[in-house]
Amino acid sequence: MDTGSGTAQIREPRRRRKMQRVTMMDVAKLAQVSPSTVSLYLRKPEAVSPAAGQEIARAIGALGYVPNLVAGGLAAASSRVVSIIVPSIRNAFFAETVSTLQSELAAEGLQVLLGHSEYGEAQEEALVRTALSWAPAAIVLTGLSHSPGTRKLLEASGVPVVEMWELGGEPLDMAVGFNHPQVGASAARHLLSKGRRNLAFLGARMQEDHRAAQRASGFEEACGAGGATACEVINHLGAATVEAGTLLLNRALQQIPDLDGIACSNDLIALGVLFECQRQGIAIPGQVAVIGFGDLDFSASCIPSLTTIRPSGDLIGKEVARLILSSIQGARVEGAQRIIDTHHVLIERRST
Amino acid sequence: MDTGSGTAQIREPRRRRKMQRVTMMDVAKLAQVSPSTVSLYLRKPEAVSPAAGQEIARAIGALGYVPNLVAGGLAAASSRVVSIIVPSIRNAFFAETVSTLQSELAAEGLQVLLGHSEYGEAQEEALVRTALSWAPAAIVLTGLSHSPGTRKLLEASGVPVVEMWELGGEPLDMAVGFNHPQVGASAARHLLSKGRRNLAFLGARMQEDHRAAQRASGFEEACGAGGATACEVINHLGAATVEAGTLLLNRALQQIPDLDGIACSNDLIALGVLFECQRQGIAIPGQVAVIGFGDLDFSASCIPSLTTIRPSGDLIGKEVARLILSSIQGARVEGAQRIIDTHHVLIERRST
DNA sequence: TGCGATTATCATAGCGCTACGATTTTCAGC
DNA sequence: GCTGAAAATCGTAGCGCTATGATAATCGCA
Repeated sequence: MDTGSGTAQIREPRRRRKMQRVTMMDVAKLAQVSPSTVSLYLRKPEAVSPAAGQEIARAIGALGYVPNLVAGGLAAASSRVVSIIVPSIRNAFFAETVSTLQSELAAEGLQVLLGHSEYGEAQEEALVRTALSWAPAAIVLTGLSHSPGTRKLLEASGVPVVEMWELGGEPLDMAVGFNHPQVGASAARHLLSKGRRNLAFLGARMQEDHRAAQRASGFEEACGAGGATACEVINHLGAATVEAGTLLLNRALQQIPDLDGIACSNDLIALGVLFECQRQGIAIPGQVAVIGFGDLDFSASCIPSLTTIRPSGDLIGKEVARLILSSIQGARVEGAQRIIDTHHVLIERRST
Repeated sequence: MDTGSGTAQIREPRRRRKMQRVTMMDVAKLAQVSPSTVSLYLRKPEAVSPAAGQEIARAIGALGYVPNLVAGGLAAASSRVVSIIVPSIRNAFFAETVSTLQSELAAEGLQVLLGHSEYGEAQEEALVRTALSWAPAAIVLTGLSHSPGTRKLLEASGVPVVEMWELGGEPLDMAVGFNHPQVGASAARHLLSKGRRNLAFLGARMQEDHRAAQRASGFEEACGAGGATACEVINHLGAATVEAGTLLLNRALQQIPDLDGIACSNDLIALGVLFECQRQGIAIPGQVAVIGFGDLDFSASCIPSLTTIRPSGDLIGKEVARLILSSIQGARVEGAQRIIDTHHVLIERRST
């Protein structure tokens, strides 16, 4: 009861809502040590005497203490969070990378903050802005193209940045990935080596998916250099799905009379092509050879099994994690070390 | 000047590393208002006079101020973070839910902290422990079964919890999903309605994937009730992949002589069955009817198109987001409102 | 036993922000 | 012009933890 009797106005100390029931202070009291020692024990157990350590461990267990990383992050001026921004987690490529990355980082006690840009630079900038608000230990972006605002924010922040899934330009800081035009070129050369001359590249959402567009242009260039008779790039405005593949095949058949080779920007599209060919009685690889990209789950098992290019999404995840960890604990990653090429692998199967 | 001449030892104020170049204080100074007003403006712009608001906005722009959510979270005793724990983001089901959830939450200024339990309760507990360290606004878990430690942690924390993708038990707090035994039963009844009597349920990783196991047992039960002649549940120890489907089909053919109906715990497995049947010249649905689960990307387009059960992963995401938002801003969600059934839909196509 | 060198522990000042309560300004209504 | 209520603004005490530098305890060796 705060009935201030009389004139003297005794100012009651301000009450603040407690967020944490058990604090480090409570642990320290129970373990009969100072809070500093508890903090030290939590961060470097070997720096605390075994006796004290045991006492602290016991106290933590007894109280059910859960450290408050928010407070820790504020005090230490850097949180144990890594922010990852991908175009879409629905895309199996990125799902694989994010999954691997998350596991690798979790093993080192780092959390993953996830965001989807939906292939939009403005969206990405907004996500980067919020991400920076968390003083993350590192930020992972997809691709090398970002809005000027994004670049400015990141440069000003001084946070380590890894750009993944694309190589070929100058990264903001570090980069892990591979060269997409080269992927397109590999696909074209493979088809040409099989004697195919009337080629098509079937892609989806290439107006937004910069990397798919790069694969297409690498394909076109290699077609020209390799003496293809026809080479069309056909784009589906919607997402890369099996259905998009069936639609794209039909457009390709219309546009290229003697179509005999198809490269797809995604194995899902290639699967759609396979199904549609089966429906129309087009022999694969007899009449048309098909090569995909992604080496997804079904690619080895479909009929015919799909020749494809594997981008190694999990390897990218591993390497990104490695760069992040070394740039957190160690010195800055410099020079050629900053850029890691995970390459691509062409896997030849029955469809070509 | 605080140069204490003579012996008096004036203690220099400790220097601390600055993490933030621009703070709210800097904005306040430039805008000629107090820090409180800036804070207020950032949280409720309408509570600040237009003049002051404009001045503050200008200052923020000029300085490139990025608020520090870590400090904010500490002061406000709750961070704008929602922690999501799924078994695996590689699984298309969860990828869809997480994607939708992330978008919905981002629109309200909430961040997503992601973790993978890999179907392990101990892993999940560790993730929950770290998640709680961030004083999240809410925690989203997959399924209803958790270790006692996880339950205790969550109950003690008082953080809103949503369990998703499973219904049928008592949730810790809130739940969004559907009943898996009913899914299995729907599949069985569908096959029985097509006159099939020698049935198999093909599942993967059911020793860990509790929900797939529930679908299997619902299937078995409905088989019994519906007068099936044979009904085998066959489990593949590895992940649910297309290849698992081919392996499982062969085991089913061995175990059930007159096999004429197959339900799969996942459309990827069903796709493998489709391919393997095609290889072996088994007519679908002529000889064997196949029903899947998931309604994945390819399910409508494959040959024959796949009858399947759609779990509505995006709807789950939307509903989870709704529950979280209302439990953050509003009162506690009570009673029947706490449990949302998103149901399942059987989509009949050519494979049955 | 004494003394410098380690090793273990401690006390305390913030990290940047928000909640709270207080204070100031504005503006009807008379 | 005065008054009271409403609106706008302000001052400041923490939130729980870590970094820092200082102090206390322990050890090796002459």
